[in-house]
This record gives sequence, C-alpha cells and structure tokens, in this order.
Amino acid sequence: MSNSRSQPKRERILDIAEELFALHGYDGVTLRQIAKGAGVDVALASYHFGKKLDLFNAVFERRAELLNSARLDALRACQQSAASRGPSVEQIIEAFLRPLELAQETGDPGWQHYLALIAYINNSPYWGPRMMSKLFDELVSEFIAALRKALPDARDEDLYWCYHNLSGALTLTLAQTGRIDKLSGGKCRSADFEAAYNHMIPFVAAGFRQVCGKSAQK
Amino acid sequence: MSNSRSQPKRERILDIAEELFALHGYDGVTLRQIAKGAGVDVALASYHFGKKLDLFNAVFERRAELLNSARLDALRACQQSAASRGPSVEQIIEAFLRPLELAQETGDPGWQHYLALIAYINNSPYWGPRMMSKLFDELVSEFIAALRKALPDARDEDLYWCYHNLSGALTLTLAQTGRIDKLSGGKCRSADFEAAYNHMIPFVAAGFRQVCGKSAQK
DNA sequence: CGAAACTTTCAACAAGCGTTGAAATTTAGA
DNA sequence: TCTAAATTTCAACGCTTGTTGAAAGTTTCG
Repeated sequence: MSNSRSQPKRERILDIAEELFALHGYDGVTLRQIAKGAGVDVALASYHFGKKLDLFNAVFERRAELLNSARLDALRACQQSAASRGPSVEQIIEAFLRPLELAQETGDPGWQHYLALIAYINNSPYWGPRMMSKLFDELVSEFIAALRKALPDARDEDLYWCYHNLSGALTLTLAQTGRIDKLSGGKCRSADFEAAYNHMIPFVAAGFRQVCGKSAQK
Repeated sequence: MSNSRSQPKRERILDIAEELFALHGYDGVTLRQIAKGAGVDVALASYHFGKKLDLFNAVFERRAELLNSARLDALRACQQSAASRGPSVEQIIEAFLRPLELAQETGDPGWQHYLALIAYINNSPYWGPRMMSKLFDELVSEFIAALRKALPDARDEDLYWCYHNLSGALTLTLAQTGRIDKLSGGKCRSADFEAAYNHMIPFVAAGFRQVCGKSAQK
C-alpha cells in the first residue's frame, strides 16, 4: 500500500547506492557499505530491490525518464523556435547539454552522482553495451536526426563519429575526475558544469561543421 | 637473476590482468580469475607482484614509458619539421593521437587492452586522480605548451577546457565500448582507430581554433 | 481495538576473497 | 654433478561477500 513514512529508507538506499556506484563502480561497492551509509540493515536492500544487480538497475533507471524528457523538451523547444529551417548546430547541442546543467540546479546533489554514474556506465566496455542502449538510444537518434537536417551535406559515417566525439567530451565532464582542476592549476574546475558546457558547445559545433560541412569529398 | 624461461608466466599474468582489469575494472577482477586465465597458481601473482594493488600498478606502468616516449618523439618530430614558426594545431594533435594507433599496429593485442585500461582509469573519479597525474601530466603539459604557441591569442582557461574535450573524445575511443557501432548501424566500428582519429583530428582542431582563436573577448 | 499487510531487523549460510608460510620443482653457476 | 637460488605449487587462514528464512516491529484500516 502507499506508505507515507516508509519511502525515506528505500530512497536513502537508492541515494547512497547512486553515490557509491558512481565513485567505485558496481564491483567496488558492497551491499553492507550501502546499508551502513543509509543507516539500515543489509537485508533491507534485498527486500526492496532483490539482487544487487537489480538495485544497480533501479538506481540507473530512477532518473532516466526525467532526464530524457528534459532533453527532449529542450530539443522540441529549439525546433519550434527555429521554424521550418530547423535549429542550428549550436542550438541542437545546447539542447543536448543544458538540461544536464538544470538537473544540477535543482540543488539535489544526487543528480551529480547520477550523471557520474552515467559516465561510468557509458565508458565501461562491460556495462556500456548492456545498459546504455535501452534507455538512451532513442533520444540520441532524435538528436542525430536533427543534426543531419542542420548539416545536409554530411555523410552518415561522419555524423556518427562527430557524435562520438561529443559523447566522449560529455562523458569525461560528467565523470568529475577533477583532472582538469589539477592540470590547469585551478583555472578550470570540474564541478563547474556551466563553464564546461560554455566551452564545449562552440568547440563541438565547430567540429561538426568542419567534418560534416559543405566539403563532402570521396 | 636473469631468467630465460621464467618470464613467460610472469608476463602472462600481466597480460591477462591487463585484459581483465580493462574490461571489469579493479574490483571486478579476482586474483583467482587472473591466475586461471594465465594457467597459473593463485599464489604466483603475489610472489611476483605483492598485493593486488601492486599488480594493478605494475600493469599500468608496464607500457607507460614506451607510450610516453613514442608520443613525445612524435611531438619533437613535428616541431623539428615546422622550424621556428612551430607546428600547426592539426600537427600537434596528430602527434598526440597517432602513436596510439601505431601501438595497435605492432600486432600485440595487449596494447588495445592497455589503452582501454587507461580509459577506465582516466574516467574514474577514484583512480583518475590517484594514477593519471604521476605518469601523464608531464607529457600533457608539453602538448599544451605546444598548442599555446600555435594559438597565441588563447586564454589559458580556454586552452585547458579544449584539451579536456580532446581528452574526453580520446578516452571514449580507447574504452572501446562498441556503442558507436550499434548507434551507427555498423557504419562506424569502435575497433577502427584509424577512422576514429581521422575524424577526431579535424574535429578537435576546428574546436581549438573556434574557442582559442583570434577572438579573445573579456 | 485487532487483524492483516508491509517494513525492518536478526542471525546465519555457503561461497569466494586476498594473503601467506612451507613444501616441491625448476633453473643457474661452479 | 652438486648446491644454492629462483620459481611455482600446495594447503590453509581469517574475513567478507551476497543472499535468505524467520522473527520483530510498524502501519493501515475495518
């Protein structure tokens, strides 16, 4: 039945699991660490979610729908405002990235952990193929379709490689490794998503135009 | 003492550890899996390398020096050929990426596993800060210095963010998740490093010029 | 209140973990 | 060939893992 004060513990398990999985990966976290972090008995995770893998999937799926619709809304919005000629490359990439920043602005630190988890999964040769497709392929295909319209001379192969570059840059940003902080001597901060996207959008847009622009030889 | 026929087993442990760590991460691999894969007793890994973490470090360090000098040689070579005006952005990025491809062409499949391991470590919020700096910071600083010379109007902050984008695109490529294969319906193949770099070089070079070119406002 | 449903804890399991000391085997050098 | 050193295996340890069945506690609702 719908329970009023029973949600917190279930939710706390998801929250702490999200944070630990993002930091240490699936195998680097034990159910006992999660239980201790949530202030809960070990068996409770099994009661709510089943096997460890089921908990992992539950964490992954919890915010996926909300994130997907936020990004899709952003795409629809910029398509609307651009009328029939369609949005520019910059506008499309903006719609692809900015919602990730809005998620951060809710003040819920869980979103940051969740995005780091996505980065972990997306970069993993084991988890990537198993988990990313089901929840994100449809969204990505829509964005690529929009980019194809904005770059009518592009070959499909070039378009996908360019998206791959975008996806990589984004993934490392979401991972929040702090590496850029150290390298730059503090001039750049991994946690500053806004600065990251402010640089990523013109960077990636220029790349798309260079590779997929009006110069289709061969 | 220098042993002729004792190296194989020690080396086989490193080889299989490299492959498994790259696929499943540090915590996703047990010493018993490694031993079984190498056809060797569990205790032998401890004898040669000490703790599990020491083995992980040994795998990480084995090819680092060779890789670093190959990339540094490539940078020196393009600096030489470009005389006093210095190499172009494209030439520098080419020197940064192509040696990774040469490593693949040796025919040793271990190199591919090694590069996937680098991708795992670089993208990990836990391992990245602990392991990447020591072996790769010096190399990266040299490349950024070369880029700074090729882009004299660039602000340092912009330069580092651009490098971050390059590093991300490269990392996802090295991770070999096969995601681009599926998305593109087979038009792109993760294993085709040459194609990946052929697209990444002009893409990234255009991004650098867009963000770090002659338009430094505020 | 009282019973049913849901939540949480307790206690324990079999299996697998990294690590180690000692024995067995192989190799190297006089 | 004989001996000492290096390599490899054997056997076991103490501990932690994911999972589970039953008990205890809490909430819901007639």
